[in-house]
Amino acid sequence: MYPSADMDPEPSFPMKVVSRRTGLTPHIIRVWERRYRAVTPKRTETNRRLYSNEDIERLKLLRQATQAGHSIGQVAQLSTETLATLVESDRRAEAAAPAQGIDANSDGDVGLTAESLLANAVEAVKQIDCERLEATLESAHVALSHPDLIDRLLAPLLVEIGNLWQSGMIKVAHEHPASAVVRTFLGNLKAEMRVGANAPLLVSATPVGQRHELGALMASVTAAAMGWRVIFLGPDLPADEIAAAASRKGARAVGLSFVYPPDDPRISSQLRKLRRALPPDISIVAGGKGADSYADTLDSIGALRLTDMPSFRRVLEGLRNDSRMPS
Amino acid sequence: MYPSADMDPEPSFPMKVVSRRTGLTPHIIRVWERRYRAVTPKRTETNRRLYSNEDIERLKLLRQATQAGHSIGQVAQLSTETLATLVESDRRAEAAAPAQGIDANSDGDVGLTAESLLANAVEAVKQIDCERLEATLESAHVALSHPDLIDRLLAPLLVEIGNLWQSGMIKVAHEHPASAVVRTFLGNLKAEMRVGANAPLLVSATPVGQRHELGALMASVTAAAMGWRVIFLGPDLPADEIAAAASRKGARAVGLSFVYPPDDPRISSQLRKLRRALPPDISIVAGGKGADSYADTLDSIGALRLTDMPSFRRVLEGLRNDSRMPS
DNA sequence: CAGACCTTGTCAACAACTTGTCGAGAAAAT
DNA sequence: ATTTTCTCGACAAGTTGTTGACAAGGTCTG
Repeated sequence: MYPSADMDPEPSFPMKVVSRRTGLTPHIIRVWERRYRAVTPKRTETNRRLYSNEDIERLKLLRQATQAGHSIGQVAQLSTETLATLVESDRRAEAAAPAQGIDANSDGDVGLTAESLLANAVEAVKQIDCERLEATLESAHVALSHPDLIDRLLAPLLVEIGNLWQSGMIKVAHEHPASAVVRTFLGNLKAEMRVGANAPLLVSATPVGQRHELGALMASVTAAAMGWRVIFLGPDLPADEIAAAASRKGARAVGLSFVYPPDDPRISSQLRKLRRALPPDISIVAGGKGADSYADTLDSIGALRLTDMPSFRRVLEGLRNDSRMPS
Repeated sequence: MYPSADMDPEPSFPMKVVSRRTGLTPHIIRVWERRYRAVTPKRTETNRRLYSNEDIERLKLLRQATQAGHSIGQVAQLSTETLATLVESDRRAEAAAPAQGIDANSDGDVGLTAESLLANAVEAVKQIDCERLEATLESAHVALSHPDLIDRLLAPLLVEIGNLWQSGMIKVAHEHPASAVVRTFLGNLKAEMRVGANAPLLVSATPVGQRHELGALMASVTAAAMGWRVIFLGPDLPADEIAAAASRKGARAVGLSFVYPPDDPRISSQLRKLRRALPPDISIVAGGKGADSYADTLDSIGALRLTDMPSFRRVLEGLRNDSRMPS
């Protein structure tokens, strides 16, 4: 679907960016190229490597495949498409033992836009039809790219559920099972990408009073997809515990999600306490629909405040190499 | 583009992965191959074994068969289909004759008894080591039978976490991520078993104030394993919503889980309201550590009160066929 | 019943292969 | 001037393979 070679100069990236985006060290990337021809990037006139988006995607897949236990030598030569299905089927096999061979749709992007999937999911929520919701998410998982899955299906779905609930269209009995399904789905998504022990660590949680955990979980998944190690502490956590976990585990950043309520008086002091208790080289990142309500305090403690997932991704990229410990 | 040797994404796995997925040591796997040709994996040019998904499935079956008491020499040569039916019938026989002299905890698997797995899991919780906890649960999933997995690992684990928390040995920052992992794991377990649309339906939830959902989820999984359809409504739900969901969906029973707090004054009226709002042919089943505290009310509304998982299974068995309340 | 088999899981030893990591020196970029 | 990137070579740790042996338990035979 690309307007091949028109005004669009196929973007290409230098090693540093590729390393960040894939979560692989430059060394690994070169070695994989040298030994297995995992990718064959273009070069500048001066012999620098220039990677395309496809190369990066491929490297990400290779990373996931190796994390899943395949030896790099075995998978390095597979086509990108094959790799994708391999990683996908791995995930399935890992999560649940049986149910193989079906696979079914090898194509059929038709009717599987983010919008239609979203509509379908919302309908399933209204019906309390968990299986349908599961099935919808599952097909979305294969049909949509990872960022799209988060940004254009899951996040809007949760927002929509919130709206429906506030307007009284659905009750808690609709919302809870839906959350349960989304919860499991996100948990799998997160487990799907294992990363090396040397990756930077994000500790993700929700402050006291904030009982909606799904936003923080989505952030966790996003970070994991970008090659971060993530510890998801869960919802409704006091500042000192977040701080303790983060420093003990050597986190590079703490992620906080705010949804509801937007006016909890405890948050302000909690945030200040968190900043005090945390080593200064650990950044605090805040997001979620309710984050704006606490903007003043967040700014005053120097937290990074984000309004959408793309900017969250950018921030993660930036944080990745900052404050690297000289080991 | 890339040398896609095969359009067929037939995945193949090295020894390490096979060992992890089957729960067998590499030694065993090789010996079974050498002595009985249990499987004949492909090889790389350098003579490494490469196992297909079918091989892995077969090895799993072999392991289950040997654990059920068959000698490996007897079953190693059977076709995979035969093996599957064999294992299946074994399982059925075992389920029909529960708690017999077999006992002596299913031996085998050094280091993979329910006890050692439990210890391992508890340690992982203390360390906030989510990946270790995941790995432990995963190996438990292959090593333990389904009831054992629930009754002897997950349930004790949650109880133990509760105890540790009450005694101050661990904080919420330990407990929450652990719950998240268990939560995802249970969600998968539940999704693993789909049953026909004609199966009896259990609506499972937690009453107002009861925010621990994991007990209810375990019950859901157990019911699903016994062939029930299950709608897991989630925690902290008002009676009228539970009733609405249950009657609308045509449930045969409503499952309630009580953990904490044990003295919520709202529960009593909630329960009575639930019983009133529910058609009389829908049974109410209550369980969990905190259920005893509400014994009076529960008994007064004719709810079945359970203290352990085995009796829950028996009750489910009884409810499956007759929807009439005997009491 | 004892002793001679099987059966089966486990180990050790050693070689070969795989794979991540490092460093040195040079060229290019900032 | 400093940082980034490149190539090439080398190393170490971990995995896997084969062979052969051994112990514990069950089975068969005299």
